[in-house]
Amino acid sequence: MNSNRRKLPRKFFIRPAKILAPDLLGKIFCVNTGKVFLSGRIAETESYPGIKDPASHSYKNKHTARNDILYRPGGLLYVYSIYGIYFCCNIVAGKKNDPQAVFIRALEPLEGIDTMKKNYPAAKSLKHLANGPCKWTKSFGINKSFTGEKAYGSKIYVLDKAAIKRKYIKRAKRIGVDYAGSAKNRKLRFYIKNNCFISKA
DNA sequence: CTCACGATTAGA
DNA sequence: CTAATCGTGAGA
Repeated sequence: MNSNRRKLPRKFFIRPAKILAPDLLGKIFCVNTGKVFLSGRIAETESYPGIKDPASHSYKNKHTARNDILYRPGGLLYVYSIYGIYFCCNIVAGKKNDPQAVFIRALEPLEGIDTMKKNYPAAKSLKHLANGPCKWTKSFGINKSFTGEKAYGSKIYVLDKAAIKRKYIKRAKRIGVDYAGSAKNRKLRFYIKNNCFISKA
């Protein structure tokens, strides 16, 4: 089997979010519902390292019905709704009871583009289908019911690809976490340099 | 029960 | 720049 066809195993996700986030760049995120197959190259991620990070939903070990999935071992999806109209999708990172996550902010659409356009008809062009956290979830049909779904299963999985070289990975501050005090300045956002499918600078 | 607000986006 | 729009969590 070609290594480029290899699904990342659960073990891949059982690592700290700040390591997993850059390692996910360039990998292929896939959704296979049986009816449709959608895929995209991960272009931009952020890490939410958990209990010590004011920007994380699990800051100070906050544990509620919504974020319960974060307390399970890595490799599961954590999808939550925001502003009443959008969905944000994370992959749980780290071990059990270490509530970390990697937020997927942008993808480069690869396969199933017709379906994506159907899911998100307002997108102005190809790159607008997936260049933002709540845009790509819309194109891919990801919603809250995907919470708890395995990211190494048959419906959702991530295909391995050669690691992106360090010099092609850009680090930056996370977006939309201005409420997080000094943690807002931590460079926990990662994206592929010169990639035009990332969300706004 | 009430109420304030968000890991965003589209549109003026 | 602001409105949209409701799940969520905190507090009474």
